[in-house]
Amino acid sequence: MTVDLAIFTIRDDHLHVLLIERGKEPYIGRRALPGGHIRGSEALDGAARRELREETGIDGLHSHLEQMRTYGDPDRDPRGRYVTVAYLALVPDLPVPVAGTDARRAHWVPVDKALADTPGLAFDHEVILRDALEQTRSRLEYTTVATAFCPEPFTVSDLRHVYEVVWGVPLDPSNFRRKVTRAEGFLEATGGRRVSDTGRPAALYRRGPARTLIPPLMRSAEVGATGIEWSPVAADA
Amino acid sequence: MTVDLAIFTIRDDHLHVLLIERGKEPYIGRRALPGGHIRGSEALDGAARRELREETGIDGLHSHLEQMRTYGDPDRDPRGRYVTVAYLALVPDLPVPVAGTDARRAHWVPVDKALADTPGLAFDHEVILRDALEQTRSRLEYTTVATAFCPEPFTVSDLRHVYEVVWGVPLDPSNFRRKVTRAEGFLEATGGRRVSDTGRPAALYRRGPARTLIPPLMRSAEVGATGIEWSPVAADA
DNA sequence: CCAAAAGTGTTATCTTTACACCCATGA
DNA sequence: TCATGGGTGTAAAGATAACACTTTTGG
Repeated sequence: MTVDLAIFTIRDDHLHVLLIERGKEPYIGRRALPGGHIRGSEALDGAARRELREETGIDGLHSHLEQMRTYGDPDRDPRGRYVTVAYLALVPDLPVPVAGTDARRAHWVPVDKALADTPGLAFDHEVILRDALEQTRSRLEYTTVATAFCPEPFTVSDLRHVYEVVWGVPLDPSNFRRKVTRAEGFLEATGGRRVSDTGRPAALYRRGPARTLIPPLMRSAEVGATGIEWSPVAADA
Repeated sequence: MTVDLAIFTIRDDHLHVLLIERGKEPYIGRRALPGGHIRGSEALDGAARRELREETGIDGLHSHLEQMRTYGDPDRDPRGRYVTVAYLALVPDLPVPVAGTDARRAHWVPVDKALADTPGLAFDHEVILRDALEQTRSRLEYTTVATAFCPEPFTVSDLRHVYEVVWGVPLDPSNFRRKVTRAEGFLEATGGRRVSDTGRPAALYRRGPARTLIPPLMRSAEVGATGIEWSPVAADA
């Protein structure tokens, strides 16, 4: 039994995922999601939190970590029967060295590139990554987790930028602002302002206590949206 | 590694869950969710489907089966380290003998009762059941799975009854009808009608191809709604 | 002053809600 | 005929989307 993590961040206007390069067989040299074995007396969440810390140096605070789905096809690992519990993590783009405690080389890779490059990811990690991506897009609609991408304090524009990058669509600044500032418990004004090279200084906020976003912020039926986050078990297979 | 199933159906205006009575230690005599070990070369979904068939005689067709969440606290089973992948199943209230192939006695128990009775359920099954209940309520908002509770063909009132029972709120018949009939791919008219003792005969429908429900059908901020389906990992624990 | 981003206001359009009202059947 | 649930219509209220407009900074 293992845990695997899809750790997302936003850098340079693109969603990135943290991938390691495998140093041994199987799939030597291929990219893979970071992960590892669950220790004897460790809870699943604990193992995921440990891996997150090892790979990024980020603790649970100021990041979002959530169990996503478990993958256990008998042939998903050529070494034998491995079941993995996949976790989704959203972290701010910190200037933290990504090397971690572990010798493996970890890289931030644009998600589009990770899914398009050949050879693909090791094991069934491409499937896991696709599921994690869709879950992230969906979470932004109904929850306040987008703030996990923003180092505090952040501006409404910072937050809008997160939505635009993850969903891949431009959003109207005025209407976005109204939505998020009116949603109870989403944002808390710090009173501070951030000046930038150009334009009026923006008010600064920190995360509010709300976890669910009411009303939800829907990505309007964009082209190519699968709309399927959950997967029912096929009747026949 | 095991799978456990929260199998829901609707009987007598109440949501019921299928529970077995444990015949051996630990938790002998206590009620538990049906489940069992995953066999050597079996996929997780396959094991869940097999358990569903063994317990209810229902195959994948005409029911909904979906992976929910994995539970793996080191102390969740006094016998040692057991990790269980919990599945959610929604089935119509069939007159099928529930005994199944297995000697264990299975009963349909009202969910409220299952959560309130003392002693409670074995293991961490109460937590699993609560999560499954919330997931079911949430699924009805955004997906078309409510139809899995209805034997085909069914009427709009049958479907509305599902929503009212699962959410525990009355819904306006006119507005409900408009919503579900206008949602693309939710219902397909069979052309038939069902006469009842009283009232005008109702048009009959079967499930349409859509899996997601656009626009969603929201339970309007009902009292006591947790609003939390997903659970982020606590930062400290 | 100008450019640029922050933030507010306004209006047309669509959606939701509540409820009046008609329809079709059995008794 | 009445009672009962099925089904349609409608108007008030609310939410959304598009965009004009004002504000505040740096250059």
